[in-house]
Amino acid sequence: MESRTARPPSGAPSRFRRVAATPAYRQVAEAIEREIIAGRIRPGEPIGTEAQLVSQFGVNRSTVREGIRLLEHSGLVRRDSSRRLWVGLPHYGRLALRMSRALVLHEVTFRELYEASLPMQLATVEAAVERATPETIAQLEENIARTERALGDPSEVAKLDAEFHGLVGKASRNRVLQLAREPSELLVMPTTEMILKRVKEGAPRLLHAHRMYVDAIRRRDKQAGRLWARRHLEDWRKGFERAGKDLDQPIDRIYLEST
Amino acid sequence: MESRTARPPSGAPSRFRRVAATPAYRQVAEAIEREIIAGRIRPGEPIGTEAQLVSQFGVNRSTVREGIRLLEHSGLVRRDSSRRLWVGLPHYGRLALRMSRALVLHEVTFRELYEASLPMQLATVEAAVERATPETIAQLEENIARTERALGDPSEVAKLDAEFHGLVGKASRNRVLQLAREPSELLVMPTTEMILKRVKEGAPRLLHAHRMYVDAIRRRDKQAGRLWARRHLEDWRKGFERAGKDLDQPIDRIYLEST
DNA sequence: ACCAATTTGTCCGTATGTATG
DNA sequence: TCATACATACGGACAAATTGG
Repeated sequence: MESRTARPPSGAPSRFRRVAATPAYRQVAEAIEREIIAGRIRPGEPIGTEAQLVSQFGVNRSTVREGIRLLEHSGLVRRDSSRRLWVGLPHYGRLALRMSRALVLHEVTFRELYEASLPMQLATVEAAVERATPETIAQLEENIARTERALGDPSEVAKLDAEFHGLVGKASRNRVLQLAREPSELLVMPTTEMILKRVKEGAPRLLHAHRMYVDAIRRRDKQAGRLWARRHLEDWRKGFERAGKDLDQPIDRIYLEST
Repeated sequence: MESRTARPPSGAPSRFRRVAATPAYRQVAEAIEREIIAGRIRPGEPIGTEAQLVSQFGVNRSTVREGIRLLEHSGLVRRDSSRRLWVGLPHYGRLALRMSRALVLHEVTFRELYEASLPMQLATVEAAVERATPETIAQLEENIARTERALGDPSEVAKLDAEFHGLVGKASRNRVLQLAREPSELLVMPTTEMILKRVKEGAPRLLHAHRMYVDAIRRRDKQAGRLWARRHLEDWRKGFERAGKDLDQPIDRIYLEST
């Protein structure tokens, strides 16, 4: 790589802005990224071995590796069992996790979380009512059955609640909506567990809301779907306040340590 | 780092599940990440030099560097002008860009984009109506003034449109909502430019909608805000179809090459 | 404004374990 | 089974940039 910065002679007036020297490892990453984004290399195709990249870019192995790591981290490049390099499809889950972490670090409040979740849940359930297939409805019912059996176990119910909303998201068949909703869901889930531990009637109410949810989806009743999505989330908020918490507090970062 | 995999002797019955060997560079990254997520190192604090990390983790410098790169990539660690390492706050913009790229690679359709954008726009404008300050209203008006002067220049109007919605997002004072909305916005923007180039009445209609938007915000009129947000986005959809495009097509990846 | 110490960016070479044919 | 290719990790090195006298 030819580019390094050149410092202007100390005495001379600074006539030029300093050249933005992109480090070699970043040039490597960006070059490969461009090929993928532009679609010239497609997901599932091989990138080549490290040695090949070394000779193509004319840099050292260490430099190539630093660049590759960036792409692996964002999911654009994957390694299979043999550690060979392939173009990958970044998976939502990882991105959503990172977003939720960013939200926690920025100390967003539970009120922001609640306010943003409501419209996204409503939109999701509407789409799910429109497009749910028998298979996903069956999965939802199976989730409800498991929730019934787990009613006494708050953390299990919270996990099943998250799974439930994931299934509704899948039923919505709208990936943009899913990706927008998922980070919030990741933050709501641990709070749900806390609420269920402190508010006894929480779990049965949650189960009932889920039942009505699925019923609305099965009957393709958008209004009922919206109604129960709203009630379900309102229950969450009420339970939150009943548990003695303040909506305007930042989300505790403790909730993310587990992941 | 002590952990490597150990292959069981070929003849022996496989009594144990294979150990998941986390590579050293990843262990380094995860260790530092945990400290930051848990809040034991706070944004703005120094991480230490590479040499220090080498001695603390007991690994080679190349290994440390590969690990650090991951954290730099996700924004958890920053380097200042002197390239020293600091804890950083991941900025939304980068995350949003990654998400929009992921959406394009997954070939989501314009219909998904439209359907997801609507409720988020509505929620955003509602919150903005509630909480906009005189300063952000002034910025919105200034944006409108610039849009008036740029009416003949589609790409400039599209840019100002994106800025406008960014300002509305800021006015909403809900960062969860903003982060959820931004990836979609990044995908809508280039499409807006395409539409404005092909549909002549697009720019004046856009400007008018913005005017009514701000008027609603100034009058704290939630209903009007929702109405014009809906019309504005519907204009986008109609313009899209008027331009001869199909809503059910995947988003062209061409739109992301520029970034 | 100069100098010395630190630190980063990059490179070279090597040893070892693993996967593939 | 064995040989080969390859990724992981290590140690050492040097030039350029930055820092702090």
